[in-house]
Amino acid sequence: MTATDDDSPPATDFVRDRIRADLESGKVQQVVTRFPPEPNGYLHIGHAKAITLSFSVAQEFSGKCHLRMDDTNPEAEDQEFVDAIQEDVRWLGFEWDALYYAADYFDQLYDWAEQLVEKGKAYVDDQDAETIARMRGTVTEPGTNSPFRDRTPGENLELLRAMKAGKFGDGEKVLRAKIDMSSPNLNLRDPVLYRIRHSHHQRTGDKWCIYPMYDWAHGQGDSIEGITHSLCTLEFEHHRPLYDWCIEQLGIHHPQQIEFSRLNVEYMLTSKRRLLQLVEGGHVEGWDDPRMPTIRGLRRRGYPPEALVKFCKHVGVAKFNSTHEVSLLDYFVRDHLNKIAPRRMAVLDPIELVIDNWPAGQVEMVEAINNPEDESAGTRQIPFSGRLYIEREDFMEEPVKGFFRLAPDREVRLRYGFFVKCVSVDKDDDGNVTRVHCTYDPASKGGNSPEGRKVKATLHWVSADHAIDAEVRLFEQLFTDPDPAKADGEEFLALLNPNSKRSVAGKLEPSLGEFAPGDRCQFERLGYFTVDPKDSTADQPVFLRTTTLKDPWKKKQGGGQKGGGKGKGGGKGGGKGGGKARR
RNA sequence: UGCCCCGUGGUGUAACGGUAGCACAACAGAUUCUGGUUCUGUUUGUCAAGGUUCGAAUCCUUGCGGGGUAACCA
Repeated sequence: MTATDDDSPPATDFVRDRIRADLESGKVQQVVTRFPPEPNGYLHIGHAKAITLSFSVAQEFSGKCHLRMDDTNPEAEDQEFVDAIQEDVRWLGFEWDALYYAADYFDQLYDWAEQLVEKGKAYVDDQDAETIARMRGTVTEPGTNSPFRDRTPGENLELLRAMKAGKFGDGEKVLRAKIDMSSPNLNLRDPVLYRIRHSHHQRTGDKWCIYPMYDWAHGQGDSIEGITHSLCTLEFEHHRPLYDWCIEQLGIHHPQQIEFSRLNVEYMLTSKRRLLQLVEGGHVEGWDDPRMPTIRGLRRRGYPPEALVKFCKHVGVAKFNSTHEVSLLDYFVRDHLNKIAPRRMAVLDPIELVIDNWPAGQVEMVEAINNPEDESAGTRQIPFSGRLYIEREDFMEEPVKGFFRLAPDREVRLRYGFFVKCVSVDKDDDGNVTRVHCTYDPASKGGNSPEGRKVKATLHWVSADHAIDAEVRLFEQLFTDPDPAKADGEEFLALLNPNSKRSVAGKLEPSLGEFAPGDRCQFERLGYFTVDPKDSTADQPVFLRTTTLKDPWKKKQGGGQKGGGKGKGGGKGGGKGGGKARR
């Protein structure tokens, strides 16, 4: 159950088709799904897709969805992550019908293991890990049987109990399923079911010194919970025969495992290991760095959960291994923010604009619309004076073709303020423009055009004496290559974008001082921003750019949207031809 | 190299033997006090070759291409 708005297209895919068929045939009465993360790391955008799928499928078919911590490996897992996972799932807007832990099934799982041994379908192996791996054979050569494979059920039972009782050291023995050492599916070559680990489990304490492997725990966990459709990613496809085998041996409720392709997004990494390397290597500032594809990173960056969920629904479910363009994610983020984000004005690269004919010392309040997409957002008052800041790139002493902002002798509108006309410029010794002088037309107050006079551009601005100062952080993609995952080992670090983060001293309109951490808004013409919940202080707000606005002008100029980190890198034109994302 | 899965415009995703559609992107235009939004229009596709069929993206065969897989991880 959840409360995410749902105006996405009626989803049809092979997973839902299958579920619908199972419902119609009567094989299943009520759909039960689950999201089973291992609490050994933070969730990322790839998990968001899996979460959205399992939870929304349950919603659509009036079923249930469980959250289950897959905590069968005490050495990797931590309470910190079980808390973080719940927080992230809830932030996305989903609420589980039940929270379970694989560790709570350890007793049952063990009983079933004894059952398997008694049936002669499992045995205790004394070989070490290396030997077992070697004896497993290769993809082209069959494995060979362990010399311990033919122990009697009685002997195995005794050994298993001794394992459980702590009579052996770590790695001395394992329990293995007795299936087929020559199976073309390596997972069926007598997979390990239990290993000895004398370590403390965050949930069961020191009760156990043997822990079940994924293959012995997952399917049975699904079965215990009455899961009907167990949705997982493609790499578990080869495990399905084993999943089915375990359940059939036990004769218990048989959930249907269905695999789908995981989410890939250009420029993003979704490998826990590599994300960890970024954090530990200090390449980012932590798991919640706004450039990270983690849920926490995206949240801090200001991405609305609604946009993420819509994106996840829109990308669809298939078995084809695909990579999505970031522009699709951006689209949903902008689409949502456009409707809800209040508009404000801020100048990020200020140049002074002086109005020569402005009455000395006068300040006029002008009225600005808070959100043209939402009338109920109302209006606000902004101080206007004779000394302002405008964006440096909004002035060109020698305008190029197509540039229709401010230039000598040219008139533009200052949004909600007045029409101003550039009459002269001040320059420093190097010839750089340091100040723009204008005259204004008092009849244009509010930005309304006197007697229908047209101007080609409207600029944002702030009053120099009233502006508040704030640090504003602008981001580009973390990597310079759309497919950083293709690099081997640590090579992906060489693909890190040195310009992925930039900090500027912004001049903001006064009302922005009232924004609280986590608040979002649009800086007109610049993009969507949020107040950093982490680095902002009461008197020193830090604004983070969530994403830019579409900017056809900038694109025409440079071939890419600088600050937003859209572009394909060079933007030279050759950028597109060569590589297909699909390889 | 065995086995498994998958190939539909630039990127994704529908079409379930009967007109290849949708979204994003791109391009062009209209509107606009954000070069935003909105609106209109345009370009681009069934991996290849055979076969079955009145008819194939869909079924079959082969080839080619991509992904996964040989942890006491999940």
